[in-house]
Amino acid sequence: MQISEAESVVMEVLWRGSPRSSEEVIAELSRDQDWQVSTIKTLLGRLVKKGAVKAAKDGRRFSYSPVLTREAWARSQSSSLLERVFDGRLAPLIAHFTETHKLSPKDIADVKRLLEDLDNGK
Amino acid sequence: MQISEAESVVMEVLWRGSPRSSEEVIAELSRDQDWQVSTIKTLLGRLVKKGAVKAAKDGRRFSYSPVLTREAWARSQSSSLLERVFDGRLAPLIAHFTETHKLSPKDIADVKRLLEDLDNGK
DNA sequence: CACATTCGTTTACATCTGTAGTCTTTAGCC
DNA sequence: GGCTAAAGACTACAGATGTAAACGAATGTG
Repeated sequence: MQISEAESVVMEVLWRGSPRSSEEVIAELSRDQDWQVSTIKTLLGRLVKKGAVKAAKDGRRFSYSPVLTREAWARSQSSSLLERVFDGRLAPLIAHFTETHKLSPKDIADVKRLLEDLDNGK
Repeated sequence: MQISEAESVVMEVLWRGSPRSSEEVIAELSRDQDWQVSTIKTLLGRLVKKGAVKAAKDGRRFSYSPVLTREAWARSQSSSLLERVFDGRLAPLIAHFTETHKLSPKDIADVKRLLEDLDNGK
């Protein structure tokens, strides 16, 4: 499943809550995106055609729900970065992030705990 | 600086070592990519036009070198993932990676050490 | 010097993406 | 029952991308 940047913005709305009518999706997106109604309709249509969203007939209108889960999408996006940029090696990737982005003490503690858990039989 | 997937493959060659003649780039890429010579020429040309690569005249031929560094590129790719997928929050990103991808004991140790260093005066 | 080779430039073309207008159908309103 | 508004479908169009052939200029070669 291959969705574009703009399409993922529409997905975010559906991931936040579904099913949604196109009206609701449009209302929510019009607030922060500077998109015309037809743009959003096109995006929704493309997502349905791609199979990332399903449109269930609800009366005469449609009710849209994500088929692609946010988790699956996050996984594929992450794996893509890992493969393309870090040659599939996790440690360098994490090192890169810890070096170039600020981690709060709490972040550090959180991640440490994660690692502890992984260490002890997970 | 905005480079495409295929373009980044060409960049990898230059990042591995530069300057390189187009001949060398083509030789190296023809081995693992199933690309025609003209495809690689096009990609090189586009990279030069974009300013990601500079072409220095070397006799009558050109000698290509990266302008965009691999580090800068890795940084922008990483930040993009962080923003788009993890809403800019690092801990969830790292948690995601440690959960969905296997970390060897050595990886875990490495990352732990990284975090220790960050903890103590960095 | 004519000619083939080579390198870089131009042109090509289909698909995807961002962005949006137009058309059609249908349901609800007078 | 005819008319309008809205939803979804269809059409549009430029720029990016993947992929590559054609072309032109310079060059080494016989």
